[in-house]
Amino acid sequence: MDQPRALAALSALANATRLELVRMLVATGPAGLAASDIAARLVLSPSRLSFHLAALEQAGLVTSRRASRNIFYAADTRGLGGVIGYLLEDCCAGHPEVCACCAPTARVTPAREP
Amino acid sequence: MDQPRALAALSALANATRLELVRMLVATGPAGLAASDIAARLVLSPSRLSFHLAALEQAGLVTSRRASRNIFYAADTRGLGGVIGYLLEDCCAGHPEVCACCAPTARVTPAREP
DNA sequence: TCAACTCTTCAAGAAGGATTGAAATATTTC
DNA sequence: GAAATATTTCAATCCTTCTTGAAGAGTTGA
Repeated sequence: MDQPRALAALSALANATRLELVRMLVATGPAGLAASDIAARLVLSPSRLSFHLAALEQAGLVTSRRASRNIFYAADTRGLGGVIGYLLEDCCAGHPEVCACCAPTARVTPAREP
Repeated sequence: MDQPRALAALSALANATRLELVRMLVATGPAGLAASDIAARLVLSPSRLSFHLAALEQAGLVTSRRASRNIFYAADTRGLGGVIGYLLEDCCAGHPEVCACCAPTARVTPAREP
């Protein structure tokens, strides 16, 4: 996770609709949800939902797959873990007490992608 | 950490200048840096630096204290830990593998403020 | 193939954030 | 008190993002 990607992910998360989308998809798990189900739950117009899902997918935070008529969206655990790792990497650099609240025994330098 | 605060923190972090500011201040530690030193290091105009530091302080990510003529800024470890905890809370809800990359042995539900 | 369903794309307008330079405020030193 | 230093505030401009509604494209079943 480099700075441009972290910035893209943070920008995508810095929106109430998309933050709710990510939370819903993470809670749902790898199976994901059909766009129509998401639209019904969050009361979003199709175009608005598509716009925000595309932003999240572009940022590497969700993945999509078509199944028949429906397109299912799921949280991208690699992207989510990456941006969290980038934040923890910054936070813990020389000052592990910063992130002690949420990761008391985490290693200081998080894993990087290959 | 509630949703509006997390959103404010993520919005503040979703900017290249502010992300660099936070990284610099976290690496510097509790002593912080004078605004003039930060401006010199990142080559920022005084008004631009002040604008971004105010945004970070408003979002609860940095703190400031005056010392003589200088105003020193330091990373707010509570705010940083809070937003990371909010992200991990969402990420780990029922799916601890999501944040395993950065906090392999962290507890699933992070601490909340009193 | 036609019709229904599902989702995306497009264009236009509205709203919020970033940068710049000048002016104002606060603090210390002479 | 006056000058110098350090930082903030303000207004104007530009740029990006968000929302909305209509139109387009892919998929399935009759």
